[in-house]
Amino acid sequence: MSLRERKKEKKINEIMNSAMGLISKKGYHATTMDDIASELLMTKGSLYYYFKDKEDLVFYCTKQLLGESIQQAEEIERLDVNSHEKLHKAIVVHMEYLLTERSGFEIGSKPRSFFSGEKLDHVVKLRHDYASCMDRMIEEGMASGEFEQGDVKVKRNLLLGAMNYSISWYSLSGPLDITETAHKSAEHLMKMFVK
Amino acid sequence: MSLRERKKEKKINEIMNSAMGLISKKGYHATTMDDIASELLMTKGSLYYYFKDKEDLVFYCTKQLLGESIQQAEEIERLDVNSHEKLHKAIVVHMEYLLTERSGFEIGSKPRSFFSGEKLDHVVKLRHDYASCMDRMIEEGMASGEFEQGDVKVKRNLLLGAMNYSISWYSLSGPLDITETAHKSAEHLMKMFVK
Amino acid sequence: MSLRERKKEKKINEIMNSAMGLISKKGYHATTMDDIASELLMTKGSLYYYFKDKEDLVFYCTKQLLGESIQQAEEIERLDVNSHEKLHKAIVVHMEYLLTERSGFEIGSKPRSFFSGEKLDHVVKLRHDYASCMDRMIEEGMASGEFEQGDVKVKRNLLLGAMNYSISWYSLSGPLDITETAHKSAEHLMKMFVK
Amino acid sequence: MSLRERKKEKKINEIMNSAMGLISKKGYHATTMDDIASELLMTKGSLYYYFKDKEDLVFYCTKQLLGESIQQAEEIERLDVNSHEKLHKAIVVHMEYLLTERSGFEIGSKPRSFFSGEKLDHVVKLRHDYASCMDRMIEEGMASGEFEQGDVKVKRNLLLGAMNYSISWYSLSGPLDITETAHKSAEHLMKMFVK
DNA sequence: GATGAATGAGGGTTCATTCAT
DNA sequence: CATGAATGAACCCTCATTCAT
Repeated sequence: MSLRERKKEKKINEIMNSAMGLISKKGYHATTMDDIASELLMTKGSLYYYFKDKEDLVFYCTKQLLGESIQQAEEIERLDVNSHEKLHKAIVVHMEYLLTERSGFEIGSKPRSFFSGEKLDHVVKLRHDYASCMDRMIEEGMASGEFEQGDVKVKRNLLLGAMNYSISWYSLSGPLDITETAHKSAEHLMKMFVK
Repeated sequence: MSLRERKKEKKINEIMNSAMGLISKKGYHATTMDDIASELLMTKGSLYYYFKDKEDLVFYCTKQLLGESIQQAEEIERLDVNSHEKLHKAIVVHMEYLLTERSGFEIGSKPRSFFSGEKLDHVVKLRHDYASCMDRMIEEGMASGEFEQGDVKVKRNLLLGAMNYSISWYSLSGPLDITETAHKSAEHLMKMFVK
Repeated sequence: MSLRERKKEKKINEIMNSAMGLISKKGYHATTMDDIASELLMTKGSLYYYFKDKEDLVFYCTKQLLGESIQQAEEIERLDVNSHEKLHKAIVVHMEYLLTERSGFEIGSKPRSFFSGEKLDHVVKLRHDYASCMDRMIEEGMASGEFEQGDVKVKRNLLLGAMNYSISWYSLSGPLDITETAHKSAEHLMKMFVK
Repeated sequence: MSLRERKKEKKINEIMNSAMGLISKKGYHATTMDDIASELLMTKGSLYYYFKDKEDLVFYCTKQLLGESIQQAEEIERLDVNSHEKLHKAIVVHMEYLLTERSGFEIGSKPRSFFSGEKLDHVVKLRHDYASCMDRMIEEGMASGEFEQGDVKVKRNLLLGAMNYSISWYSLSGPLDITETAHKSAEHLMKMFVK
């Protein structure tokens, strides 16, 4: 990759980080292209050199976010440990990622409000992939007898909800740091699964 | 109450229901006053006869939602049953209410983005009241030895997140009806608390 | 006139007074039909029983205001005193009327912004009548040798401007009452005319 | 200053001139942002690139208007001539400025209806500064014996009213041009002051 | 590549006006 | 007659988007 391309790539990442931060803090509609640009000392217009439009920018953010989450989850899935440890680790990693990046946003949970056409399909697929990976871990645990039987989808959704909401209540100024919060939460949540 | 007043009251409720439904589906900013009005075959302007502005309308929605939730929870708190049954019932009722009204929305969880001044204070207080009621039930269970010890706030927040997210994934066309979903979820979630 | 008609007449006058007071205080556009009505403990809708529309209401206010001013001025014109006394008295009466009723408003000076068609013609005519009466008093003084010669129209306009502006600066809480203000002003202004 | 900046400055001035012209003709509320923009063949939205909102635009208009008036008046105050000549010149300059710019408007006289907070304070201060300068000239004349004694504030207000009203009656198609009108008026008005 | 400037669609809000009851 | 309710046009303002320089 040429120097120029690397510079562009870097810029793109900066923009996406700015966007994700702002959107997760203020919400999609309350975040303007101006907000995103001025955080980077750019002008609104420049963003359009890197992204076709706002939907595009947000799509790539969502894609990256979900993509990394999936990758992390799948790596964990492949670990040679029991289901309990896998799911526990998946929860910890998910929450640490969420709280560190401060970037789990509404977009993921209501894709139909933000995307259409191919982009919507893509996001839906990624969400599905992530959910499937979670489901497989849960099913594995049930099959091996580690976890109690039960409706996998319901359990997985309760789990996702519990984890994702943390971005709304976790406070840097609170008594727990991110790692502690993630681990405490994981321990509590795992009790939903074990026998 | 006169006929006129009852009609007005009814209209107000219709507007609030329309608003809550749309906002919980599309989000606050994506829901326009036009959307809300046209769902009721009214014109935008008419809404302003009943509510001072959009913030006002949403405030009363939030207030009613949280108010009723608190009332339900406090009634449950006063029941003469053990902590397990109380919390279980609270979860079921919360989820049934949420899924029936289709009205648990972002507003409750990020009041600072939507309200200011007295309205903000009021909503924050209501949220606090609801959380406190939950906390008391959890603490009671811990004190009586029914529940495992643990960080009450973290547990309560995980619980709230898990419950509230249901509005995003529950589907009327799915295999479970609302009551079943609520009960299943309650059983799963209660495992976080019991020894 | 029947009782009913007298009642109606009275109501009409109340409405006009309310309208004039508010408009002179807040301006035409900033005064809403609601403002006018609620000052009289009526509802907006009722006003339309008495006046076709806002323009109509304001037209009758203007007409009455200018009509009374003209009548007063013409009575003074007919007095059997010298021109100095006449003009002096005209100024005093004009200002007292203005400051008492608090009702000299923008409408009079920019009729073209508020009226059209016959109403505009009528108001323009009334304004002209009032100006003419002033002009005649001034001309009479010039003819009799009491007043210095000079451009009558310019003098009359300066005079009107000076008088009408008083509504902006006169304060009930100031050191002078209305009568004193009117007399002081008249004395100062008369110096523009005398030799 | 770069070309860009000069162009922007120019545009800002064009907008302010358009605004002042329309507002002095039709009044603040009757002048829409659309009116102002379309006179300059721009779209409404563009105005907001230059001014935060309507209040802001009008504030800067008022500020410039009053600011220049004060500067002119203070320069005249510093001239080494007698009070009569000073006040006479001040009147001429004020009226010429007013009639040339077509921009003396209601705003100045009822700032409380249009501004709030710091903007209001600023406008009130400017009005006070201008009035004070006038007052000093009048007092100087009284002290030197050129002018008759009398209530300075009342005289100044009558003077301001007479001058400012000219924008309502002066007509380019009339027999007098602006300079003639200003001079004639000044001569008439000065008679209020001299012994 | 970046920026300043312009645009236009659309959202929230106000208000004169109408009308059934 | 009066009122509550509804309407719709018009206004202020925002913001994603475009484009010449």
